[in-house]
Amino acid sequence: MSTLRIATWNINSLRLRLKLLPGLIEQLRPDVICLQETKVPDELFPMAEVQALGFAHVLHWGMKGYNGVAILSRLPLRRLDAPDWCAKGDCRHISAEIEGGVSIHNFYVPAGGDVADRTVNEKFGHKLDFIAQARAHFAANRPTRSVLVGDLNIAPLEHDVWSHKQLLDVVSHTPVETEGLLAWQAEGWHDALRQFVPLHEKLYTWWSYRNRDWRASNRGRRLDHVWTTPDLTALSHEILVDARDWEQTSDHVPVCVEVRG
DNA sequence: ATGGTAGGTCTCCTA
Repeated sequence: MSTLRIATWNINSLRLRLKLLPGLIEQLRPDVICLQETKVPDELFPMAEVQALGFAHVLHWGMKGYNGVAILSRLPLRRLDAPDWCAKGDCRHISAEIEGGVSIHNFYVPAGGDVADRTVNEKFGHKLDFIAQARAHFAANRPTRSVLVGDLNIAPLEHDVWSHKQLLDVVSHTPVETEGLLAWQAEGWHDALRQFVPLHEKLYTWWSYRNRDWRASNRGRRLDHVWTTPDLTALSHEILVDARDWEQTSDHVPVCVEVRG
């Protein structure tokens, strides 16, 4: 029985924010870091720089301009097969088994565009199809000894957003999305962060760039998640809110959970 | 009610 500290961060360009990773590592002391929106093609991945931070074992799947996911680990990794969600070849999911037998799924779910209506916004349809396929996948492949993390781009619970009422028709908090996400979660997963933070307490991991003073307005949403299977025990959690004030930072903040594997 | 910012990149797309 050992413990594993797993961090997740939508870094919104790995190359631009490489210099912020030492701060994350110092504060969260992760064994594994899952990144989303790396925005770097595989052939340009900054492998030497990442390994110099103490993470010798790295898996990445990136493309030009958009998306991109990576897993950085102090422990050896074995890459696991992942479906081609919606047959788009998008770099939105990467999966690995960590030495010791815990599996990691790192997801970047489509944001879904601005209009919450799939008949006029195909990006919203893509998002709904993606979460439906993810649900079906885990229903058919029930996870064990696994942790699912990432930017799921949905804030499922009332206090995962600054105003439940005002966001009910805003993409990320519409009923069709939140119900879809909770149905996916119900296929074998527990919401690790909400095991630590009561349902009536506000909990955010993202604040828009479009606020002059994100902390004063505090119009946040919980878009980033850590789920665990019931055969693992989540021991603690940390939301690195201060990272939102780092120089030239992401609009998401890092989240870390320690599990007993 | 509106617009606000950021990153990557053949100038607008995505978030």
